[in-house]
Amino acid sequence: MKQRVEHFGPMWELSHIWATLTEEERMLLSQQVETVYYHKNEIIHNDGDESQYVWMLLSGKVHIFKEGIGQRQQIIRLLKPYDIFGYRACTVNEPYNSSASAFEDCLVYRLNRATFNELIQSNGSFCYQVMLMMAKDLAFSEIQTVNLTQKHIRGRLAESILMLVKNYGYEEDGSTLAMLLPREDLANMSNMTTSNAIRTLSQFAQEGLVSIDGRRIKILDEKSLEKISRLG
Amino acid sequence: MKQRVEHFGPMWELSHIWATLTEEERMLLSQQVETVYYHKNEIIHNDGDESQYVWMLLSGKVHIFKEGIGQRQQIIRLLKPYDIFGYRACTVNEPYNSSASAFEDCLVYRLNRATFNELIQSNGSFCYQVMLMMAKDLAFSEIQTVNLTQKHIRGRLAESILMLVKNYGYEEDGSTLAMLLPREDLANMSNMTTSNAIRTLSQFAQEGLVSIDGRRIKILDEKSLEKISRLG
DNA sequence: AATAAAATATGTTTTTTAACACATTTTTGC
DNA sequence: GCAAAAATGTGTTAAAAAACATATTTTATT
Repeated sequence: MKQRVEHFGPMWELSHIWATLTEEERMLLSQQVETVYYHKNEIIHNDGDESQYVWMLLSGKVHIFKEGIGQRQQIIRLLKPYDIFGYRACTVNEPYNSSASAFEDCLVYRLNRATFNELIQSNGSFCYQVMLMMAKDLAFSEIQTVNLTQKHIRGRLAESILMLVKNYGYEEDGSTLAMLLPREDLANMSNMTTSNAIRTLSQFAQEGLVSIDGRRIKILDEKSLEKISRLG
Repeated sequence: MKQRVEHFGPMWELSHIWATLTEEERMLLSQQVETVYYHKNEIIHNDGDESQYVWMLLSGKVHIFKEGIGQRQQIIRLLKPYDIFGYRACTVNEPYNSSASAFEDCLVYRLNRATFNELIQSNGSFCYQVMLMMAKDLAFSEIQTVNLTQKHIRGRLAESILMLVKNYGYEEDGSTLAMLLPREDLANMSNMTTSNAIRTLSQFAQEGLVSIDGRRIKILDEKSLEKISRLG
């Protein structure tokens, strides 16, 4: 298959985080950034690996997950183009504390840790932007902890579906989720077994909240899903 | 009861975070910091409150928690003197996303949000320190999510006990936990009901892993507790 | 297009955890 | 120090979720 060559502008035009950099710093960035291609299902970094790069996703989808007990994995974050990842470990020069894998074929910009840290430490405004991004991630993580521990299966699944809507939006029809996720991944987002994700999604379909056609999920009653998500 | 008056030095001598401030900024800090006393069980801030202050704990103990479904609460973080809290919400000028309550009578320094943000934005090194602190909290939160969702009851309780040891250490005897926590709080840390915390702790005592005398917990076999925590 | 492999659907059983009940002990507030 | 309130201990029942089993459908590979 012929690979589509897409052109992407410089990093600082793609995410406001980098907009704080000076002309000189942008020069350095341009020199250091590499464009890398990852195939579907390829691991980008592993939990425990020495942190070497900060990535910005250009095209495709990536998910960040942690391996838990007995190869059960928890999906921590879902990424879409122009999201930045791997940056937390780089700021503290620690190993990554989660894994990232390409859910689809992906194109990314990657920047080595040394340059990233140089920018953070030399440019206060850039450091501030990185800190704000981290503050968002931290709030999300704490909310997620409570959601995943206290809501019941139906609430957790509804929550995940709504999160997918928020993150990836709909197809042109305005109701089909623009993300075709295997049930196993839905389970790994929602802290449940695959068979419970399958069963519960089928129930949602029977109740007319969604309609399913393989991995294609059409949201029919968002209000009710929100209610289920809210009430546990 | 007469209240013990303790003397505490300036903030920048008590946590390295503030050590990056210039002489001038320290002056500002001195002018703006207030010393506040909270009684046992007093709420310091509530989830959803407009963020007004950043706090540094001077004496006593504080816990940070989130209210979940049906008044079940999840303890997110336990604080000891010189820990800083409430800072995440202040950096993003958002409401607090968790609550803080004084577990014992507490003395704190508190700094208004405006001054805190002024310092962050004017001093890159200070911003960097705050970012590093946030990176630690984020790593902890993500690990915690997986621990609380995937480990079984015994694993979660063992984990919490070890966390208490790490945070508060032992009494002079070198084995009694220097934190007398009601079973309910142990449950709220470990994502379980109070009766399961009581029951499971009793089991640990029967197995000789700990000995219990009311709220006084003596750790007898840390190695085994670690094993239980690790294996789920 | 055919075949193998993987994913989905659905029913059943087992395990885990919460919920409830109640006696006993400890702590708290006057 | 005393009474009331709260916390602890223990047994029992109910609910939730995982584990297991197996058929069917979909997807991937040749």
